[in-house]
Amino acid sequence: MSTKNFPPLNEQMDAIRRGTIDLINEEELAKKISKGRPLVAKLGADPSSPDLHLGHAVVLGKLRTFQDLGHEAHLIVGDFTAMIGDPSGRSKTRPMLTVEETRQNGKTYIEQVSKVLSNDRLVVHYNNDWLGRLTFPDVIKLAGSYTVSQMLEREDFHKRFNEEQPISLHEFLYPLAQAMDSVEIRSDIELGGTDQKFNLLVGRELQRHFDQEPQCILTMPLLEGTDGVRKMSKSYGNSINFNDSADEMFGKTMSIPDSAIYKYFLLATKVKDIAEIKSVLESGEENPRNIKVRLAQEIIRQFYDPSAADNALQRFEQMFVKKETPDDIEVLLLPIGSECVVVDLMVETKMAATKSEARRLIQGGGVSLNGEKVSNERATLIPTSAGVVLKVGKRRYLKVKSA
RNA sequence: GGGCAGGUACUCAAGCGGUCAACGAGGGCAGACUGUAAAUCUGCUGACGAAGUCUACAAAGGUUCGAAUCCUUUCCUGCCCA
Repeated sequence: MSTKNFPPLNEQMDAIRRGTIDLINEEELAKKISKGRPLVAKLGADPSSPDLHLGHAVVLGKLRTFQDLGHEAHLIVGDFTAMIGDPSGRSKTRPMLTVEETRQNGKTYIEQVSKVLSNDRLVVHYNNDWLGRLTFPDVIKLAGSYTVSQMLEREDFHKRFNEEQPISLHEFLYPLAQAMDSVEIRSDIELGGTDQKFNLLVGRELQRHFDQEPQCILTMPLLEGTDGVRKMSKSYGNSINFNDSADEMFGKTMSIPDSAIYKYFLLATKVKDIAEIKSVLESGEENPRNIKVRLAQEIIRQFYDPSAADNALQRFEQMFVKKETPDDIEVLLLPIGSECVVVDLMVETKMAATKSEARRLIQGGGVSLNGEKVSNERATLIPTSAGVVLKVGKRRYLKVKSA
């Protein structure tokens, strides 16, 4: 077992180092690798938001690298810690979840993770298994291993403290709980986003505290969301999700600002010629749109088969460049001779949340019937056998046919 | 336990007795433009309606012709003192 063949040390180090922000520290890691046994590479999964997105793919991809090098990927589903809610980078206390909710989320999490990780050398843990067993005296002892000012070293806590924002006591426990995970699985290296640096370092401390060899830590840059500014997050509504359709992935990728293109290539794809892409972008000799098209396709290829990427491009061209009506619109059948008010129809079919919103859309010129702008809020629609195409905004279509 | 400062729409943040469905910014949506669902510019952003009406400014009461604005109590947050 331990005689397993690993790639040469420097090759491993290069692969591990690529794209990282912090790697603490390299000598320690080299030493661990040199022992010739598979490393325990740890990644914590936060099941409080069950939908994975491209931001997660950055660090998951790195974990995959460890698998490919012959090491073990240990995924810790934080079903216990999700009850606390990681305060990292937050300016507010997060809502706490119940165990049931987090278990459920954990399941869907694993399904999605398998799109990036290999099933070989993958170990999945649920940290409620050990953290849930701690007694109150255990917790007090644990809390005693760290001080308030150590906690306040962390930037986000520090900031909230200075800005007189609330910090709940349990939030201090989060880094310690995560650190306990490292102790429990005897982690050799823990991966995370840069926002996790503090938590990862606490793991190191705590392992020392328990007389274990401290883990190395590796952080990856955070990927900005499609707005190009805030970090990608479901709750900001700027994420490209694992479960998005190829078309959605395409469209969302096209909506990132041009300035974010390079970073997306670097972190969200595995393309080799990133240096070239960078120089092309900087020279401005190519319309950024075209580079973005390639990016979108590269991203889609990681989740769907290659033809999906081409199809998505085609549909995008049709819909937005040529402004044609797509051919596969949802059809709504209504009885012959029925006449319905457009505003009501929009609400019923969820094309608008409320009647007021529907009216606003009409006033703003965002609604059309068979290509003709609707100008009257009280416009009605009579379904025909050929179908009337109702368009709301740029990409919401509905065909209304008489039954 | 005492003192002080706060709680306003998705977020931040004005308003401090009528002209407030509530300035401004961000976000979101839409329109124009464009070889981009980039950038830029413009409009909209409580609900229902024809005008207009109703529900909203932590919660509950109260003062007033009239309250987000004043008073009382309650809940929540921060700071200082103990």
